[in-house]
Amino acid sequence: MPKRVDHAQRRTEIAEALVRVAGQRGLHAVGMRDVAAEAGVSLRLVQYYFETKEKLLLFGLEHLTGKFGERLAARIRAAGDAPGPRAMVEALLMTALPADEESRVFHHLYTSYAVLAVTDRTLAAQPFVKDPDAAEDALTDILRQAQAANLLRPGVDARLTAAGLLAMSAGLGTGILVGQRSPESATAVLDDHLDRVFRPADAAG
Amino acid sequence: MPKRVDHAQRRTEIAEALVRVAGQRGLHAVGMRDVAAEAGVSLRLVQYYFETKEKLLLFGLEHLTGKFGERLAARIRAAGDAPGPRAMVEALLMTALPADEESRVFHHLYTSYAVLAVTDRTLAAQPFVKDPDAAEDALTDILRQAQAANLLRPGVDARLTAAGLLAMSAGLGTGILVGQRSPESATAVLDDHLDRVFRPADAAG
DNA sequence: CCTTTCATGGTACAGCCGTATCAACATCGT
DNA sequence: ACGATGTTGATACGGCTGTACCATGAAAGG
Repeated sequence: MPKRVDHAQRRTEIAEALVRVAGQRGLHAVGMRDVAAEAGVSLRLVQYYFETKEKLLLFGLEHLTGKFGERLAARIRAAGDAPGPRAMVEALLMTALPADEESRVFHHLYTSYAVLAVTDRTLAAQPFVKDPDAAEDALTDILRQAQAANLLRPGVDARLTAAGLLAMSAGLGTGILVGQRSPESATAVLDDHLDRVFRPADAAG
Repeated sequence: MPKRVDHAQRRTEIAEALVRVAGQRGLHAVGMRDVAAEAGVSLRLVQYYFETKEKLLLFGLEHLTGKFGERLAARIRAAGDAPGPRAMVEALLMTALPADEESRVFHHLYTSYAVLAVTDRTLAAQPFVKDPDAAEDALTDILRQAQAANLLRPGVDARLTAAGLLAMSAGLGTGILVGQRSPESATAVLDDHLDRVFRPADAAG
């Protein structure tokens, strides 16, 4: 057998080039040639590893969500040391906000993909439903635990609240993305909302 | 002077053709020829009324937001007869959800434009900031009035709550758009949230 | 060594895009 | 009626797109 190359890594490199150039010029403006140039390879090579553009875009989305999932998990793990569940919820929601550049690119491209998924059934089959549902389940669990520890205000529905928090976080993220609001103000909005979900600190226990 | 035609109306007709075809195939897939065919006119005519595609897209966005604003105002006016401010808030937020086809198209295209605005500075100067800010102001006013009438729970910050509600509504709208959740579940989430903003009905007054 | 197979590069091709050009038609002031 | 002018139509052009084709280099097995 001839020169063996790690296909998975090559594909990852190309996918990251796609994410980079798409983050700068927008997903709609990205062509195969742009990706090849950004990755420092020939157009033919991009075709070799991803036979078609559609497959490249699909893999790019997987790569994007994968990296975001890792990032999220790391943040939650880091917040696991913190005392209360509120810190964990805050860590989860803040990570979802496009505060730094990497997160901005994620939001930008994920929204781009979501828009395409409205009219493209191949994309519609992608994790636009599964991943958020998983996040909602996880957040619901955290809230239920907090509820069991009597940390929440009375009458709070864990699942509805989880869904609302994630939706709010997504909406705030879009607001940040288009320059409507700052990450700080988005954080303030989320915190204010959490104040009405969690009991006041001095009234806990 | 020759055959007099209402330019504004012609432009509106063409813009509606744009919205129609973009709603079906996605904004990225819309070309001048598609718009012309959908409007039942020649390509040259589209060029005549909108010299360039960029201007057509810009006018299409204005038309879209304009019609949505009218729709929103009509709903609020209709809810003005209802007793409390909560009904008004609900009407406002429910209208913002993509429940029917027209609203779905609005959300789909507005999000498409927002994504483009991230990388296009001409679009970035469009009402992606002004209109939502106006909505936030209006909702803040309503909440303040409700607060003055002692209809809200204690400790509610009107502005932060308004921003949160709009962000949540936007996020839920995206969820509906991509098929993640139904309009009914989105309504349930919003209602649950409003339950924690407004006082319980039997405790009011 | 030499062949087979993987890996890479250069280039050509059809198709679509937005835009520009050229031509015809209809209408209103004179 | 006539010509100026607003309005419409058909077509051509350059550029870019994704994809396909052909050729070459490089490494492992016989």
